[in-house]
Amino acid sequence: MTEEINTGRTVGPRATMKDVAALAGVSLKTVSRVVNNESTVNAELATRVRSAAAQLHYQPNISASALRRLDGRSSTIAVLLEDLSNPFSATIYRSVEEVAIGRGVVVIGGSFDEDPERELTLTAAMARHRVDGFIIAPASRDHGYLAREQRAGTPFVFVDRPPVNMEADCVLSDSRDGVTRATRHLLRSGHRRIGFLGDLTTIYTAEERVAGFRDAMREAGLPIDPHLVHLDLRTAPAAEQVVGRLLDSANPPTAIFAGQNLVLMGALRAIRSRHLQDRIAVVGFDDLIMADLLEPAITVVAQNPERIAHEAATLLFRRIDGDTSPTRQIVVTSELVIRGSGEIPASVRD
Amino acid sequence: MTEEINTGRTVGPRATMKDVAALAGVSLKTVSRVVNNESTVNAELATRVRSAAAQLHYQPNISASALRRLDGRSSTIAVLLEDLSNPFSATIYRSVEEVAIGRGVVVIGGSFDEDPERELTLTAAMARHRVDGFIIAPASRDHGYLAREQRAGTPFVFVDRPPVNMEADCVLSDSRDGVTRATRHLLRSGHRRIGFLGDLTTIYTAEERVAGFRDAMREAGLPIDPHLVHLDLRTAPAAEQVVGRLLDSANPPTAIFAGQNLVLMGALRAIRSRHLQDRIAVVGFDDLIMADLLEPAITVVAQNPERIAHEAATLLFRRIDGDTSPTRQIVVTSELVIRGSGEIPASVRD
DNA sequence: CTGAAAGCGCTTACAG
DNA sequence: CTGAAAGCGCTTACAG
Repeated sequence: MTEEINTGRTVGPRATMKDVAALAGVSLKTVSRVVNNESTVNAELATRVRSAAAQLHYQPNISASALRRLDGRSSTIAVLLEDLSNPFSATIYRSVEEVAIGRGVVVIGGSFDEDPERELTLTAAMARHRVDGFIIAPASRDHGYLAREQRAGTPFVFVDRPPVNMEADCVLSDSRDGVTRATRHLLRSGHRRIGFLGDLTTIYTAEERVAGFRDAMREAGLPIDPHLVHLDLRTAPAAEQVVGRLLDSANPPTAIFAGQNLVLMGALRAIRSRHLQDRIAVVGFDDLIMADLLEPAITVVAQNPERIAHEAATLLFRRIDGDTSPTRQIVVTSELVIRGSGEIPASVRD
Repeated sequence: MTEEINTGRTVGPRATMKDVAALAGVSLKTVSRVVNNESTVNAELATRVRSAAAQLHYQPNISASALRRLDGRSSTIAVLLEDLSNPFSATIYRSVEEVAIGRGVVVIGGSFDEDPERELTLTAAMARHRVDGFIIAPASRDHGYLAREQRAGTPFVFVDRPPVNMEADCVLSDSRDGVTRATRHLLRSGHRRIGFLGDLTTIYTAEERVAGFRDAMREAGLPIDPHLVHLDLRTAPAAEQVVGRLLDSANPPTAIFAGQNLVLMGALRAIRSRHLQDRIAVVGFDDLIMADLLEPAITVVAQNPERIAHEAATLLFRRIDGDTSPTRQIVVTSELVIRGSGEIPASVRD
């Protein structure tokens, strides 16, 4: 717009409502009315105000208005997830952003990294910022401490993990059922020795996933060899080592269920390095880019983070708008995406 | 903490400094001093204030304090990138979060989706929220309109793309040079017909990448067959179609450089479906998870988003702290990660 | 060291 | 329809 070169060092004033009022020759209150599209301001006055505002590049101060406003809305929500750099969290954040932007609301993000201390730090920071609501995938297993913030009028929607010691809306994946279905799928191909690799047992969804596995085995009347179940795996190298040992053992599994992305990567590396990729069936939890380009392509239980986020955001804004109906729990179904790795029959190895 | 079940519907009051003062039996100002660790408040008074604050679960209202504060700091920064659900943007966001959290600053994110209109909308929203600074990967190609906000005292750090018609700090990857090095690498393996696939030419980095390709070809004294250069590709299907045509043509390329992740995926699909994965060399731009698990594993030019983010955040907070030194441009080097797909020699096909 | 008054940028509650 | 005064929760600027 302007042709002049700006060094960024001249600190200019920021126009306030008062400045706009002075330039338009009206009262502060009239400017406020125009800015907020309130009542019917005289058309000519409104035009004068609008052109003064434009001329001064006036931007209302949202937090100043929130301060006095009865509803106290900051036009800000918090989206606090496990790790905004992982695809699942990032997709949820982005999908919430889409809903929020449509309402002129801005999204503050945060990552807990499975650390309950960090959860306390971040939720407190958000409270100091007076966010209008929370979408949260908690790291802690007791959320009673959030009830106070909730009682102060800030709604919470839990995603991926349900609230404990607190009543709040919640949007979950059917992880347990998803894993049960995937395990049945492996069983149908004749697998009896299935290795299960799970994430930290402190994580709700990790527990659900192993429970889903156990459900399917029990349902089939099959015993679970405890040597084949490995939990508390977080990293690819850890999983690679565990799977390596399993494959090298006297009685190896014929299939592997990897309860998480990084663990899946480790498992695949162990399998590849032993050239067993066409002999050991593999199913992963959570879809990943390029899964279809591997050989064999990877069969996964895919969650639907866009859908989870959309439901959560919709619920949250409904609460922000004053909905006081009983809390709801929404379950978003996951899908078994068949690509090849999960369809390798047990007999190939036997 | 509390054993009572909270229905989330009782709206309780939120304690203010005034409440804390009343409970502690001191003045508002004394509470303010204690909360802000100002001067030396009498130890006994300070203790009384702190316990009153704890008892009331007092959380200071950050925006109210910012309103009156001379520096007007909202303890909020904006991180506006291409798309927070893609790994590059998500990693930058997350790494900025790490620096910000250490300063008690909270991060508002936003995605432009290469839409200049959306850039205007989001930057204006951030201005209304009076963020303390911006980290921005702009979609537009003229940033003069931001100079006003900058002049009002809000620092900007550009990432991935340099400011135009505005002077501001900037952290870039050496995309052009990175692609030149990758192209030389292909040339060394005897490739002469290299297909280049680029993203939208409106994107600065897309331009840089094709320029880097041309640099290397020129340097080698080789002509560029215009049939082998395809720009404005954004999606995997589009790239798959283009690469399919190239491969099926009378004089196909012996190598492909894919200027972006999705385009790489499309290229790989076209190559796979023709069983040419061991005959056509492929190099991608931007690393991706699982790249090492493909066969052959994918050679890429890897950027360093963590480093970019860390430099940007450090610069930004320095500006927020009042640094008025000349603007800086930092270039973060990218790395050619050799994994196999880029080392297939031209002779295999010939 | 402590506190009463004024004011940040806005909206509310009330007059005219 | 328009505006002057008060007040949101806090910090500043100033007294004591």
